[in-house]
Amino acid sequence: MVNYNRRLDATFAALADPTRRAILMALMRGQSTVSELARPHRMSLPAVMKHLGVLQRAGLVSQKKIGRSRRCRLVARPLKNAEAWISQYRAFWEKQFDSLDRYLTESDK
Amino acid sequence: MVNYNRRLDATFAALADPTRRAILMALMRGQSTVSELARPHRMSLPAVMKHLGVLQRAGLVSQKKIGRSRRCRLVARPLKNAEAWISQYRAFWEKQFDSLDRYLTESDK
DNA sequence: ATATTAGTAAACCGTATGGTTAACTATAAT
DNA sequence: ATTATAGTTAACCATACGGTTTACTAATAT
Repeated sequence: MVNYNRRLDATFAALADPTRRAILMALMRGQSTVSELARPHRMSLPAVMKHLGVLQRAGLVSQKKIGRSRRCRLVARPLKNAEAWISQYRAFWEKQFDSLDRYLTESDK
Repeated sequence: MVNYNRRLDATFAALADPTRRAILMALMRGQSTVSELARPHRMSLPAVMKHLGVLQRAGLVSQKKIGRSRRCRLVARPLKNAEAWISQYRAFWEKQFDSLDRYLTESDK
């Protein structure tokens, strides 16, 4: 019954952390190295590296070692898939924003 | 720097589990009770209840007790917010699907 | 009144998550 | 050759997650 989609699991799990979302935001403004990505965060470098590992395993970040530093870039494809999954519900949330349904929702309380 | 958004955390975390996504799918087809939702899943009722608790705390499901059973319904608003967050990257993934960028991505390997 | 059904609560378990510090490797700069 | 920089690895810790079983309450049906 459950339609296993590990990739979607990994994508949503990766997005569930504010540090990781901030890293993706930073990467949207261009490629970065690990320490550039770490700088704004009040946590150790290894902690940031773990977040990068999660993002990489989710396929949201690709890395290439260049000399002693490491260039990270955003890979947006999994985001497209996540958005496609959520969009299945668009008709639903649009419906739920009309006043009749707001009334029905209130009746839950 | 990190823009804390606990609601988004909770939404994405809730979506990161296949059982919970299946429950939302079931609820898209209409309201259900706890045991109706549990039936297709090969796990105990308390396990399903925990998933429902996660969905409820994320604001994705509302419940109303009716007699001895409990009616669950989908609340789509958090999905709209999640989709809005992801959509920030749409320009990015559309850009990344043209062939030049596919070439650049390959150069990561 | 009793038995069944629907749901809840509590205790427990193994594993994952999100962080730390300390020690290390590899490259670059002086 | 030495030092500094960029990143990595390992060990550890507390808490959360996803499941279990067992025992319970509350409502309904007979």
